[in-house]
Amino acid sequence: MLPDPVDFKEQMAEARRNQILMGAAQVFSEKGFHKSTTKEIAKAAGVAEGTIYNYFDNKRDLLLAMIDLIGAQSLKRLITTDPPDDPRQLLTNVMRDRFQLAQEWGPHMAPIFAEIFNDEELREMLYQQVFMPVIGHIEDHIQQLIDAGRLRPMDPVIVTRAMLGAITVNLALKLSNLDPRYENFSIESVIEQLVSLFLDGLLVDDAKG
Amino acid sequence: MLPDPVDFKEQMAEARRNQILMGAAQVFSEKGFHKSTTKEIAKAAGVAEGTIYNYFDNKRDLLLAMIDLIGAQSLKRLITTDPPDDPRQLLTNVMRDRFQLAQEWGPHMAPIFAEIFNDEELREMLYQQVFMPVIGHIEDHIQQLIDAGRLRPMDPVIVTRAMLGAITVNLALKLSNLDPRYENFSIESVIEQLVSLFLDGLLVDDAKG
Amino acid sequence: MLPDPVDFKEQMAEARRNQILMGAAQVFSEKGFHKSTTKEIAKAAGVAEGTIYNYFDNKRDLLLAMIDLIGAQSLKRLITTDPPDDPRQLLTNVMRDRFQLAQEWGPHMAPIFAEIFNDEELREMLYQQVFMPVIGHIEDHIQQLIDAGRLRPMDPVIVTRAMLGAITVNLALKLSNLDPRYENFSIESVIEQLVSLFLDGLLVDDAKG
Amino acid sequence: MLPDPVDFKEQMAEARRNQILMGAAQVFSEKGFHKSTTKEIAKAAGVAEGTIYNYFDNKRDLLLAMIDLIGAQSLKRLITTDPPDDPRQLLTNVMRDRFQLAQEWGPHMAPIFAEIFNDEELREMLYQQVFMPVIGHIEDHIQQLIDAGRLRPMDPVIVTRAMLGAITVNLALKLSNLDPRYENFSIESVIEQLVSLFLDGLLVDDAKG
DNA sequence: CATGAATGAGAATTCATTCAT
DNA sequence: CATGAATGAATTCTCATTCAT
Repeated sequence: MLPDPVDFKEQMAEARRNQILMGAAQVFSEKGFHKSTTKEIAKAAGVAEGTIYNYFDNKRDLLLAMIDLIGAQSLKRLITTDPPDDPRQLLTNVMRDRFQLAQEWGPHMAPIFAEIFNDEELREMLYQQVFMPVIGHIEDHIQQLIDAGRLRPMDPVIVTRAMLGAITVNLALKLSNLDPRYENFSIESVIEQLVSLFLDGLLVDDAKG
Repeated sequence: MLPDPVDFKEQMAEARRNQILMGAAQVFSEKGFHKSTTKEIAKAAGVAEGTIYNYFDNKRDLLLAMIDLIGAQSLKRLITTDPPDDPRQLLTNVMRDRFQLAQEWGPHMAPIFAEIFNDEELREMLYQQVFMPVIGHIEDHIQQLIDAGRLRPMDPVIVTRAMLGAITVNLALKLSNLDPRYENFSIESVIEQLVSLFLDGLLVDDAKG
Repeated sequence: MLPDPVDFKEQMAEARRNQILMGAAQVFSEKGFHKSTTKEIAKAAGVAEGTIYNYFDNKRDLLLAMIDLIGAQSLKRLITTDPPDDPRQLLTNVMRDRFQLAQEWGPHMAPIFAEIFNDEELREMLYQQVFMPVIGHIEDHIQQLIDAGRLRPMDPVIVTRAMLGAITVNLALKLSNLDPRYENFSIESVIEQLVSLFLDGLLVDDAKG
Repeated sequence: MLPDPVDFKEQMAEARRNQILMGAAQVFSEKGFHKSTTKEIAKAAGVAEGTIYNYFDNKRDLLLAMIDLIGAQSLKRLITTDPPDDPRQLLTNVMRDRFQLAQEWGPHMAPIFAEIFNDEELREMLYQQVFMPVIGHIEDHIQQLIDAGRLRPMDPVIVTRAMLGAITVNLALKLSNLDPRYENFSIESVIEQLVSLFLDGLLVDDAKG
């Protein structure tokens, strides 16, 4: 059977689109969005400058497309994760996963993060397409554990955002060179501390209840 | 006695510098760093474009100076806060303070935050001059409470960063319109939940120990 | 007898050429020459962009070809018009015809007119291939009427150009919305006035001779 | 007395604006609007490219400003012309004046004429700011002569547009090389013929009335 | 020091044209 | 011949920075 020429074309187009997107991701993560020129992106992607515009409306569109891509990636990964029964295990898994995701995608996320402060639409997109899908799952798991009486009745929305923030900041400091003290911590020990912090709290036991 | 002409001059210069900085802060917070033009900044500050360059090397320098300014401000505020003995009170105070600081300075911080993803020097400056002074205090307080046996022995570095992240993300969502569910939470209730989360942990009491 | 394959091919080519030309004419008249893209022309003509270049050297060539086409059309129309004996009838006919031609072809001529100010070759082509054939006939008729003693001995070249200009400007104003006073004039009344103007002149009768 | 620095600045600005406008006029008339680049205009005006944009919003704005300029010029000229009593003298004067104006300004008008086919706003501007002021005067004179019984009662609107068209086409052909027969006519003879045509009409005298 | 006009490097985007399939 | 993706030269416009007054 002959290959379907339409399918072939579509696949070529998809491939070319990704090729450009990868070039953009690379240049963006190296120099940030504003300092990246379309000329550089084209070069990094191995296409002519004009070709970019056969697949994307404008430079900003590349950023939006990157969000879609990252959203799809992080969602795909999360769906396969099945929730363990033990809260400690759940949190540990989640944090490990976030750390890994961040290590892989962090460089690509940085230029996006930078722009969310300037671009409302981007901000909403990122929240809806990347954050919510990822965090929604965890929200659900936590709610289930609360319903099962294994966790205290707290608002999962606030709790998950707190966890996200806690992980992100610690992670950023661990992966950057901003604070030399982080060199003493292994990723695993940071995770362990965070899990303990969120599950057991700071208070000594006999101060509770 | 006649006023010292040197001092006078210096004070004038200082005033002019601040005048420009305020103009820049205003325009930056309205339009972000990249979309702000020096012409707009000059207009907002009530000076000519060229005058900016008598006090600052370049546009980016304005951002660096803003960090100094904000660092000084938030430090000044923190120093006057004396640490309560009760951990719950301490955390509540800290969070209330952070929330207030964020509401006041958030708009001025946004354009800076945006740039830290692209600018290593800025990143370090922000961390050293704004984050560290502010967070260092809390670190100390927590360490003291741990030493006093009132808090469990955890690493204050990780804990404070976790708290900072938790507050920041919840705050950002509370102050933005990204997640409609935050409309149901008052700021006080968010603070209360976060304090409880960090002190008591998520686990039900009989699961601990 | 089998159809001649060469003729068939030629006819196909001719048809395709016209198809493209019609697409170009449509897009040009809607958006003008410079704002029309070859992509749009291709779409309007129902062919691929590349196909245009199998029949025309470049975009400008489409404009030249349109002149040929319009020249042929307006010539074809004129030839069938036989000259009446009465000067008043002749002029009325000519003007009616010009008005009709303009209404029909005006939109297609506009983008060409625009370019004649920039493009010498186009200018000459238009004059030779469209104006001269059309106006030459009228020149001849007027010369005949002069020779017959029915019109005063004037230079038909100047007279016909004067008439052409007079008609064109009045027509353009009648068909556009530039001058609201033209709404009061019917096309027929404009023609009538122009005919009277050119035949009888402005002077009152007893001032003549 | 010291020169007023405000006035001085304003005059400098005015001069610079004109300098740029002259550069634009020159380049536009040589290459047409679309083929003229801002780089060339800047060079012709003896300024940097960016300087153009300190005085004009965009390239098209240069064209609009040229219309203002030409409008002012041709109006200034017309106002000083006082209407002679004799119709023949009036028309002759008007035509001579138009011919001269065209010879002087024609090259600068060509790129504008070209654009009126693409640009509605330009079209209206040209009609209101250049045509109407100039032609309105002639309209008035003709109306006065009609009221005085020296010209036949015809609509001055149609008549003046007819005259304008007649002059323009003949002039364009006289000044260009499109029709070699125009080399035989002197400008004066063309004017004479046109005046006679419009005043006396084409008909032989005994065919009138 | 203040001014703001002048500068010109630089950047995003468009589009006529080519050419491999 | 038809196609349309790829090309990259060309263009308008912006804006941080300089410097003569």
